[in-house]
Amino acid sequence: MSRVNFSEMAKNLVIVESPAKAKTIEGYLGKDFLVKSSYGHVRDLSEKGLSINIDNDFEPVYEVPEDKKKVISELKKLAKDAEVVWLASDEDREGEAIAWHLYQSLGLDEEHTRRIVFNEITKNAIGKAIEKPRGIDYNLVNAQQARRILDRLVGYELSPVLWKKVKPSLSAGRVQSVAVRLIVERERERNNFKVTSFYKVTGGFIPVKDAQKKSFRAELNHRFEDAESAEKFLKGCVDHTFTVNNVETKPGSKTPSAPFTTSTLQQEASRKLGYSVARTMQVAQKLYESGKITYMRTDSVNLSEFALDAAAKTIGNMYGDNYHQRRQYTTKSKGAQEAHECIRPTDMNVQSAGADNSEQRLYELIWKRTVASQMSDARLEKTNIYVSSPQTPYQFVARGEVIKFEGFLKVYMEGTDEEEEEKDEQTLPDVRQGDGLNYNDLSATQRFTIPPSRYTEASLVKKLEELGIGRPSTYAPTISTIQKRGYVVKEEREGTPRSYTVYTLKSGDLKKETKEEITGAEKNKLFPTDIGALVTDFLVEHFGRILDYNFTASVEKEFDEIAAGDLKWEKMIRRFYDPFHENVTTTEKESKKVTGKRLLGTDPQSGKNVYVLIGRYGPMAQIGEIEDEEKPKFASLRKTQSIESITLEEALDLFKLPRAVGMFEDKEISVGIGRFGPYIKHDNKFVSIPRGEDPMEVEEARAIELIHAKREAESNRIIRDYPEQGIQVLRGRFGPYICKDKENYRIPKGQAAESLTLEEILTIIENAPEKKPGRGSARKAASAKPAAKTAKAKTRKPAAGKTAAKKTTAKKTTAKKTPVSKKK
DNA sequence: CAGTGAGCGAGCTTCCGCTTGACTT
Repeated sequence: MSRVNFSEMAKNLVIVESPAKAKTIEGYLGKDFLVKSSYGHVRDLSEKGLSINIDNDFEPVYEVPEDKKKVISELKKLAKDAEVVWLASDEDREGEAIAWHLYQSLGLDEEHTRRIVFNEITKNAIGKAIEKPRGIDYNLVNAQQARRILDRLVGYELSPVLWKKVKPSLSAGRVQSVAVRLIVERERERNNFKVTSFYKVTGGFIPVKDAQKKSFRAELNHRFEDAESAEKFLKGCVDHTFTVNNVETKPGSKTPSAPFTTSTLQQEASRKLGYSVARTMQVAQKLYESGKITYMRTDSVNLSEFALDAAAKTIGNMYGDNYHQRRQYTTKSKGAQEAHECIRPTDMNVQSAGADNSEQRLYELIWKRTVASQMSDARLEKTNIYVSSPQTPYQFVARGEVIKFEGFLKVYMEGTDEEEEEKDEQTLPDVRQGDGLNYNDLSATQRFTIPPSRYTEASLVKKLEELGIGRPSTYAPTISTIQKRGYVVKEEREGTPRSYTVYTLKSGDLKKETKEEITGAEKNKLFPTDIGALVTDFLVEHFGRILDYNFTASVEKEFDEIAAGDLKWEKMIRRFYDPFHENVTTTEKESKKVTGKRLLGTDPQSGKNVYVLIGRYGPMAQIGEIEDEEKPKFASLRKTQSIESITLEEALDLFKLPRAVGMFEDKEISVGIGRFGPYIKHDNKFVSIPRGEDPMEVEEARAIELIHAKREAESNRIIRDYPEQGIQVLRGRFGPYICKDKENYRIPKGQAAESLTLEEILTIIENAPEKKPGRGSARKAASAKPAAKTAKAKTRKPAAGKTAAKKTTAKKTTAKKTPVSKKK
């Protein structure tokens, strides 16, 4: 790639990864430059099959995916007309590979191609980059190919093992399987955690000299293991003489957190705004597209010179120069590739931006975090008062904190994941060593040890980042994948009441109280499913290396060696693949199908064994043996139960449903639990039992009540009824619609459902767009007859809008149907 | 809103990382 004479240049094509970036850069470069986007990767391994030629040094089979064909053909056209094509994708491994794939699939040549990089989008930086073009770094490209091929080998060889040994359609991969493992192991840690209780003693003290002064609270520096010793201690305190033993004052300071990366933004938005990681990314994308913030998928905490200067100005203007402190942060997370800046406002002066409330809230968070990161430390004064009495070896300690200078705290304070212990923000009285104190009250409260918390989406991302697993662009999709596969569920759980004891000593009286609190309530936490646990155990047993938390880190090291030119990628992959593949083969041959079957005990009624296991339709309980002459009885587990922790009693309870509860209109009423929760069955019709009602408690009268309510709702649902034609106009979740022979039809906009005539209805049905086949059948057709695919694409074109809409509908329906039995 | 094993048959499922739309039933 030779230098080019600028004055002779007719036209330049610059290709970056993102269209929003392209727009900005075009503004900086002037009219001789056309800036376009590749929309990320333009070529990938073919989705069908492994697409890696194992015997030919792992030669990859690349293709341009369907949705990128248009991008490529357009870029190709523009490249043809351009004198020079500037490949300006990101400076990291993936970016280099994008440049190379572009070079290949656009059919570029060295003479007319330049590779440039810049990690700051300013006129200056881009100008400099253009002056210093380089060639494609093939070592870096090879490191990416190794990464890509390894992931494909792992994913596409491991997943089929799961299809055979556990369940079809499951998946495994370097990232997702470890994410699931983290959640499974955390749940087990919690299950094995022994909650113990202890007594925490606190006292309210009043200085003797100055009884007007408010009391302050101090905590004893000793916790009692049992009620007896706590009680004994308090009793003893009745005639203690308390004095101030020591007053300690020391200065302290707090430092602001680094500006946002993808991972920290996801965590803070989750803690402070309650956004899921997917929502955070969607909202951030909007802010990025409208030019309000820098790129939102980054692992860098770096701020550009421009941003540092802008922050200095803003802080000076708003709070005064003494609030400003220039800080340059360095990234410490494993595997960071530093292709971008941190996530920050593009204009520091803009305090509020965004098209709607959720954008505004996220923007404000980003603004505050960025500005605070360039502000001075907060200065504090920490005071401890130690209270003692000659009658006890223990001391009470009161802690107070006074802010002497707010610094960055004026703007922003990072949230925490820990359940907040109520922090008493008290101002301590001015006391001296030796001052006498009276106690107002002393109390010993029973507290409990807390097991490690379950992961939220955001705290899982944090953990993955710490382990160097996954990238900013994949955190959100990974979390969605492991939920889609049914390995993990995000759920709320109701807490359970727990009683605790409080002893209080006041005016010489010792009182014992039993109080109640709710414990174990969870919101938006990740729980492993039985399948998740089963698959994890299976993979850990047979493929421990890949499930190891350090696997990614160790292969990353080798990718770095490849990037440095010290290791051949084919050699690295060969070294990994041969033993791995051998392992796959023997596992397929030797291991048995896994069901997680567990013997719980015996059924007292029949004396038969009670098992739990994973069946075709998920976790279930079984009484008796398959081989028995009398077939075993089966019952599905409830959503909140797991084969790992269910007890014999709970399992036996499952067989109490469905139960007969009485008669109504000469037909039997029964109560059961189905796919959609508890129901009442009567005359082959089903009525849901409202949330919170126990199906074991529903009796005949209540059941009849619910049946009436359902009938009432039913009759309101029907707007029109033409039984002869089998046509009904119904009120549904999404508004009125027409139903004929179990097929639903939309009512066109502008027609009122109430006033439709039968004729009008029949026209609507006739003109309804033909239903597109679902995803599964479409693929089948395409693979059987390759011609069918192109034909379909052709017919779709004229009516692009409508047919496209219909297609998604069909897709969704199939997706929902998948878990249901095919027999139906 | 059932069923729940295992066997037969064919074809299907699946990875990670880069990017944005095109869908709102």
